Amino acid sequence: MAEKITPKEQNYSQWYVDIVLKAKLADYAPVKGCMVIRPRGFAIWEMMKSALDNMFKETGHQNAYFPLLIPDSFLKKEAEHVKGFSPELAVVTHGGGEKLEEPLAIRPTSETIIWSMYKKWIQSYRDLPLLINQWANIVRWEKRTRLFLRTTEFLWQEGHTAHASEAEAEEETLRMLMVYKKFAEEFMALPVLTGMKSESEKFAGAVQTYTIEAMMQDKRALQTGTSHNLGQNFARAFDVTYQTQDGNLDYVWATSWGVSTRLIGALIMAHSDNRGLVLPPNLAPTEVLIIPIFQNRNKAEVIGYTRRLYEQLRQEFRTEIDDGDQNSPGWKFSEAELRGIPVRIEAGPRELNKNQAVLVRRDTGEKLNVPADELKAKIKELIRDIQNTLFHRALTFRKENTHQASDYSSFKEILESRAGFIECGWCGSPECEAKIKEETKATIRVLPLGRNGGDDKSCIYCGAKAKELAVFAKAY
RNA sequence: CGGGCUGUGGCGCAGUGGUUAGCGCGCUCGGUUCGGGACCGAGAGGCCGGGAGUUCAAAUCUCCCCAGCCCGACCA
Repeated sequence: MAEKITPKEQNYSQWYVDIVLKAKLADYAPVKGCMVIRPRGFAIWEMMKSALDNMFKETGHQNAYFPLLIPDSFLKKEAEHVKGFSPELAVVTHGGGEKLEEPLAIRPTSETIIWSMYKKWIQSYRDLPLLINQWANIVRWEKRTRLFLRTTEFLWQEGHTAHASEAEAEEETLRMLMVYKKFAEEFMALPVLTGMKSESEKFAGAVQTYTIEAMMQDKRALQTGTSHNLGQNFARAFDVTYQTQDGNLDYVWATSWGVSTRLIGALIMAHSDNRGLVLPPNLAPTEVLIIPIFQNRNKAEVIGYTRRLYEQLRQEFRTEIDDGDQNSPGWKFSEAELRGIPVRIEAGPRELNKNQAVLVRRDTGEKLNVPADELKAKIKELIRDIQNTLFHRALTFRKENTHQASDYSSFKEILESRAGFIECGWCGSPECEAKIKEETKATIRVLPLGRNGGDDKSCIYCGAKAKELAVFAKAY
């Protein structure tokens, strides 16, 4: 009724915006390009944050916090870095009513301020590795913004590590890439491709950027996380050297890696439907919602019954009960679906009499009658199954929409008629990559891990022997 | 930065020169309801994005400005 969501078949962007606004995940802020993350959206972020934070700590990282304001000159110290970020900087020029001697940039990423500190903290190989993560907000003055996917200010996590060798840095870069992949697949139920970015797509200041790349329901690609091997670029820019075990002096090797509130956008676009949000149970702030169905004459008994279920279930699941009499059951069902709650329990006089409950799963809409004493076990099973189903549904979708192309005309034909991911050979030249982008809007999303060498393919554009196997797609 | 669209109660909209600006949803109060977004009754809430102009008269016409969204180029 009042909360109609535009069907995604009709207008995918509008569908996405409708879900974000109507499920009350976020709202537009007074400042252009900024959004308010509302409690329901923030709860998802907190779920993500705690899962990731555990994984970071398990891999030996510690949290710290660095300042929001960075001296403008710091950002200019690494040549590629400044080129990449200066167009989107927000800069503070006044403080306390006076013009500042040196403008202060609001961090677009923290490599520079962190490496200025690492210079003080690292002298010896004994100080390494230094493994630090921070949870922070970032400002990037983007021309075009979109709720969660690209906002002027966003929340993220950025890991910044320092190592004694190139090999160790590379190992760390890949370790964190795999942490991201595991998180995407096991928590978000989102299958991702892992691999390298091409030269033109990599992070400003990195030697190598690795990415996890996912397919959304409109078949476009979304970069969901990146892990960078920074080589010695920042150590040189900030003059961070250490004494090696054999007494020599060397620059420190670095990595950085991050994921942001964009993940929430990915989550929405990967699983949701025309009824609203669909959340994987592992990230659902509420896993189970109980909706009592009562009439005036049996209200007390039904509510009593469902409250007993609630007390039982809340010990094991993130459970909520909606027993207000302001809204009809139908309204509550729709609301539960809009919010993406994985398992809904309906219980009225019928269930009360039979000591049962109706379980409804959000992903398929399937309804099950379950005896009260089997409820916990059944929900546990359902939750596992929903998590699984969402993952496999997304995986199947990606597979069905991943195509092979061996010549440029079929490449273009696939993009126009079917869209999705295209696997093909690439000679490695930025010129071919740029031409393809110009002519088709498709970019290299990823050079998949373990597939380097391009097998025995030839470049999709110029026909020369392929150096790489590349996955092309239109991206967000 | 280019193109398009839109600014009118909290939200979505109608109103293309003429008393007192409407409708739906939401909100408040009372009552009846409640197995897929219930219903009845009574209310509250708006200097129509801002400025200037045209006119006897402007939400409505003209000009300027501002803001937002969508689509492109750039980006997590």
